[in-house]
Amino acid sequence: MPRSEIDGIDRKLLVALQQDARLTTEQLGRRVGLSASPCARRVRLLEAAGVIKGYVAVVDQSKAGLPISVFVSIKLERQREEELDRFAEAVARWPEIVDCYLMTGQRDYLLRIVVKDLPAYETFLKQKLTRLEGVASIESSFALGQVKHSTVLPMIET
Amino acid sequence: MPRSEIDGIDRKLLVALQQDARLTTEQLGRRVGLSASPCARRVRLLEAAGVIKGYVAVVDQSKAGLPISVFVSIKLERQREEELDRFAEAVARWPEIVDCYLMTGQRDYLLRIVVKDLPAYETFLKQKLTRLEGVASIESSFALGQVKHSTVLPMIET
DNA sequence: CTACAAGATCAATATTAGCCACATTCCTCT
DNA sequence: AGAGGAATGTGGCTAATATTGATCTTGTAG
Repeated sequence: MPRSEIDGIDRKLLVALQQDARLTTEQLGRRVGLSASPCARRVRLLEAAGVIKGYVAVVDQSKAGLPISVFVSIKLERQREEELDRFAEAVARWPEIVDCYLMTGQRDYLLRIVVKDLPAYETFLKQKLTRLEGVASIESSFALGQVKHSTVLPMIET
Repeated sequence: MPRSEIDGIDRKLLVALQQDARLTTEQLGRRVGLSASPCARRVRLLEAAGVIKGYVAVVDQSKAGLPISVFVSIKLERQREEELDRFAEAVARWPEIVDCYLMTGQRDYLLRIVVKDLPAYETFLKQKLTRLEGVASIESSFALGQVKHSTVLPMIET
């Protein structure tokens, strides 16, 4: 039967491509111990299966003039369907919100906001976040620096 | 003199490449209103300046078998040089730590850990994090789901 | 032993990047 | 207004690479 789960070679492929998506199929093959053509086939299968969602450029936050990351945890007044949907819609719409997680515990959401400076954050807060209905509380924590920002998921072999 | 700062076209380029790095220079040019050759030149300049740090594949966390994100905030006993260095070294070494920020406020670091399930997180905690010297306290918050995970920085035109 | 899945190898084709040269446009400074 | 410089537009050429398809080999499970 045709293989369908992710094996060790696939994991190596994913690690390599998460580090550098510009490798040629030949270089890729060498890294994972395959020749170019089966290697290309596996990559295409991973793309088709949606394991690889796409290929993107990684931009330096500071050099792009956006050095500030702010973490914001948010509590909603109610967790009704309508509330959650409206919140999710706003999150998707606002580009300053780079990451958003639904959390366990006292706080409902954890966001990471990227801005060029603190005044920009203040504007974002005042004009967008605080105007959202259904938000009970907002708590901001500022990042002084990025110690690590990995593009590679921990694909441990088992 | 040769241009050196990022202008509106560069911003458009960066946005496009952060969405899809596989666009040909021609398609890219069409998006930003340039023909292929100056477009390619600008991209090369952005790469050389380090604004574009690289190109990577984006992998679906769940489909790759790593559905769990845990946020961990950490407080060190002291913030001496030596302590910070050791911590940074460990963070860089452990692939489960995907993101790490140095924070203001009561907590020193905020980490995002990616694992395949809760037992794996427990193992990570017991065998790695809690064994690090100089760590005063660890506080874990679990993510129930990813609402947004953007690869595009908010390049607002000004 | 057979069947099948996956890999290796090879060939043919087409797309694309990377260069380079040259003309043109746009902007700024004097 | 005029000069100079920076950046773009166009075209042409070459080399690298992806893509596809065919054929053969290998390892393995039934």
